[in-house]
Order: sequence, then structure tokens, then C-alpha cells
Amino acid sequence: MVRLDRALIAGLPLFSGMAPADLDKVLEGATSRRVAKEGFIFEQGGEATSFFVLLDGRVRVVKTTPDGQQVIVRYIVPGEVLGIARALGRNTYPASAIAVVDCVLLAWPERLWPEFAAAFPSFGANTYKMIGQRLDDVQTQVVEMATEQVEQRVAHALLRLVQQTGKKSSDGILIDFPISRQDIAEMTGTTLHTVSRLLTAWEQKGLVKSARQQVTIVAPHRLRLLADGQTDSE
Amino acid sequence: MVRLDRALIAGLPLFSGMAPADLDKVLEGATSRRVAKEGFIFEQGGEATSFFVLLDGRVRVVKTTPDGQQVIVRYIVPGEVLGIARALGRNTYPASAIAVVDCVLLAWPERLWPEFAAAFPSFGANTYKMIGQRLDDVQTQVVEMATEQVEQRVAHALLRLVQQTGKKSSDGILIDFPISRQDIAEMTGTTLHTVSRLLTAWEQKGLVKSARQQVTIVAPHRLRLLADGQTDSE
DNA sequence: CGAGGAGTTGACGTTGGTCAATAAATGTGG
DNA sequence: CCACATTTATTGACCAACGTCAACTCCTCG
Repeated sequence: MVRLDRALIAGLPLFSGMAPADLDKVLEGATSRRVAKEGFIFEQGGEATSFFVLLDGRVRVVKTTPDGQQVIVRYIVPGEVLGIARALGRNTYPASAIAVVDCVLLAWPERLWPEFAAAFPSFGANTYKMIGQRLDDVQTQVVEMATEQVEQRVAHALLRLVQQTGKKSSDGILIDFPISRQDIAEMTGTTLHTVSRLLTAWEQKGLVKSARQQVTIVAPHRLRLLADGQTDSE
Repeated sequence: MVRLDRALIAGLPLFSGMAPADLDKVLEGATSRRVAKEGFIFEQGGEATSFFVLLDGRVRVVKTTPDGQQVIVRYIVPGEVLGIARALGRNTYPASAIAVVDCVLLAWPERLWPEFAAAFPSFGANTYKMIGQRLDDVQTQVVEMATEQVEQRVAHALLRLVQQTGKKSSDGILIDFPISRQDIAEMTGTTLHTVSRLLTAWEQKGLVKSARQQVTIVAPHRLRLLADGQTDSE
């Protein structure tokens, strides 16, 4: 068994404030896991056996309705936690997690969560913070969906992705993983057609550049104005 | 100072599993508070000083957008907790809480939350469960907003209210607090006009009965079918 | 009794979804 | 390396859901 290096997790918000020796103890319970692009990390409705930290890659968290429609709940970037269903009192996963690109994760059995929370005080506090942040995010999303037009919602979604995974490129800021029109539609509750039309319109105005499974934000500031409801007199 | 009786909180999920002596300790930090109908319990953006348990009444939790639009995030019924912002790492309230009818609450200074969590293990576990439930609720709401038509969303909202606060009456199940068309609209991201039209249509079909600030569900099962997308061939 | 809040309803217009056809890019097997 | 299938994206035509605007009624409270 390969010994995992504590440097892997030392910098993560969830483990911040913990002593090096404690980090080693945490790592004793962990196993590392690779998941190929488009592979499932866990599936909606499946028994919640493990929770994860993403070390490398991108993960898409998706909820599927009984009639098969999909909604992308969030994207996960390295350093974030996923699959903490049981820690929150559930014993099945409420959504599916899918590798957007090849991914590397650490996995722990769910039963260790309460042990960690009991043994390491900062772990518990960090958890509350993280969940609080997440609750906030999703509540903001509800407000957006209730009050904004599609154009604003899509703009907000792109800006959030840029914030999370933006990478400077020659043309502007690139969303650093493959993302289709369909994906954006599933994040914002619209259709790929409408997203396509919006992106081409924005491209003509010089706000974004897009290609197959790729979006670059050229003028973030102007996109933000649009997202916040400026009717963009042009 | 009036001594509060531990029976007030003994039955609540948040405090379940705690010893009577511990309940008394918890109550030592509490003060009771009355808020008149339409009064604010706390305000969005205000410094988070206290968290609360609702003992009697109904509370509406509302988020207001920069341009003044309102979204009703949830309704609180007796026994539930509200205002736990700081426990989740925030120091301002992310929404406003307004008494829908005259209310009685218990209030604790926010700084006691971590103390309770540290001193009483079941308190921490109960908190996780509660937050988990709430996260789940609001995520379900996002999925609904993304995939359903207005009619289904309104139906789901009413069914949820019935579940939470339904009271048997001669005509069916009454939503047991004053609720306007505007309120329902703010829960579902639509307009009072559309809600009004839906309710009159449903009333003609015998699904509901409505009056000023009052809704009674006559045929919950048929409303559920409608909510779940049966196009209701009639 | 008057005013303001809540609700209803009609007419109309717009947003954005549906349907359909086509093109471009990517992967696959021979 | 080419032919073909598949996935992704674009774009036009059409239309329905639902929001907007406006007028009016009814209830409740002071």
C-alpha cells in the first residue's frame, strides 16, 4: 500500500487548522482512485458508501428527474469535497457525479466522517462553513431562476464558471474544461438552442468566443453588466 | 426572570437525544420573544446576532434582490430553527424573516451555537441532519424551477405547504396561515396574475377552494398528478 | 364611509421553447 | 488514411406559455 503524502490535503480548506500528525491519521483511512473521462464517481440513488476529495480533474454533479431530464447542480474543481450525503443524514447519494475529464480522487468510507468531526474540532467547523457556503450558492441559484431571464441566467452561469475554473488565454479567460451548449442549458434551465443563439449573439458583440465544447470570455466586465440586467444598449 | 420550562424544547428534533439536565443548560442561554404579525425577526444583510426556534406562529423567509424583487425561500413552522447564519460561517443574515402571524420564539446569541455543538454531541449530529434536509429541499427546488412549467411548480408548492401546515377542514385540507396570490407567486417565480388564473381554473375543476388569503386543497391526489406532469385529460 | 389591499379577468405581446433541416467536427473500423 | 456514423452546433420558422398592462370588483379595516 502506497503511503499518501499529507501535502496532498494539507492545503485544502476542509483540513485547514489541523496538525500534520492529524493529517496523517486522516490519510490512513483514504484510498486514491482514478476515474476516466465520463465515468461515474457515484450514482444518484446509490448507497452512499464513500465521500471524496477531488485532487485533479473536473466533476459534474447532476440530478436526473423521474422523466429523465437532467439538471447540472454544480461543477467540482480540485480541492473540493463531494459525496458527503451520509454526513448530512442521508444514506443514498442525492445526485450523480461524473468525471468531466480524467480525474484523481481520494476516497474515505462515509463512517469516518463523524469520527473526523469528533476527533478534530476544526474539521467540524470547516464542514459547517463549507455546507453553509453551498446552501448559500444554491439559494442564490433559486433566486436567479425565479427572477431572471434566460439571458441573465446564462451570463451568470458562465461568470461563475470563469470564477471557478477560469484560465487566462490569448483571447480572454477560458473555461478550463469541455462544456457543451447542452451542459450550459442544463445548468440554467433552458435549451441548447437558446444557449447556442445567445452565444452567437454574444460572439458578434465581442463578449465571448466559443468553439466546440469550449467557451472563452473575452469581456467579463461587459458580460457582468448583461448578467446584472443592463439591457446593453447596442 | 422567568424560568423557561424544558418541555418547550424537549420534543424538538434539534434537541432530541439530549439529557434533561442538558436541556436546562441550553435554556439558560435563551430568551423568549414575541413578534407581531408582519414584524421582522431579522433582516437580510443585518448582523447575525441570534438564532431562533419558532415556538408558535408562522414565519416567512424572504430574499430580496438588488432591484427589489422578492423570493420566498421557505416557510417556518413551530419547532423549526431559523437564523443560523453564523453557525454556517456567515456573519450577516442571508435573508429576512417575517412573522406571518403573531409569533413566539426562543432566541439564543449566535456564539452559543459552537458551544452547544461542542458540549452536546447529539446537537451537532442533529444540526447536520437538519442542514442536510434543507440543502436537499432547496436543491429539489432548483430542479423544479429548471424543468417544470409554472402550473406544476405552483401545484408542488401548494402540496408542500399542505404537507407542512395542512389542517383538516370540512372542504379538504387548509393551508393554515394567511397566504396571498402574490406570496404563492414569490414562492414559484411567477406573477400573481398567473397564480390567480391557475387557482380559478383549479377551483372549477374541483381541485382547490380559495378565498382571500386562503387556500384549501380539496383533492390532493389529483393535484399531485397535475404536479407530476399528468396533462389532466378533462 | 372611504381608502387601500387583494383578487379577477381580458387583451396583447414577447420570450423562449419546439420542430426540423443542415453543417461541421470528431471518432471508428476497414 | 479514407468512408461513414455519431456527436455537437447552427439557424430558421412557428407557436404556446406566460408576463405585462389595464380596468374593474370586492373585501377589510380604520
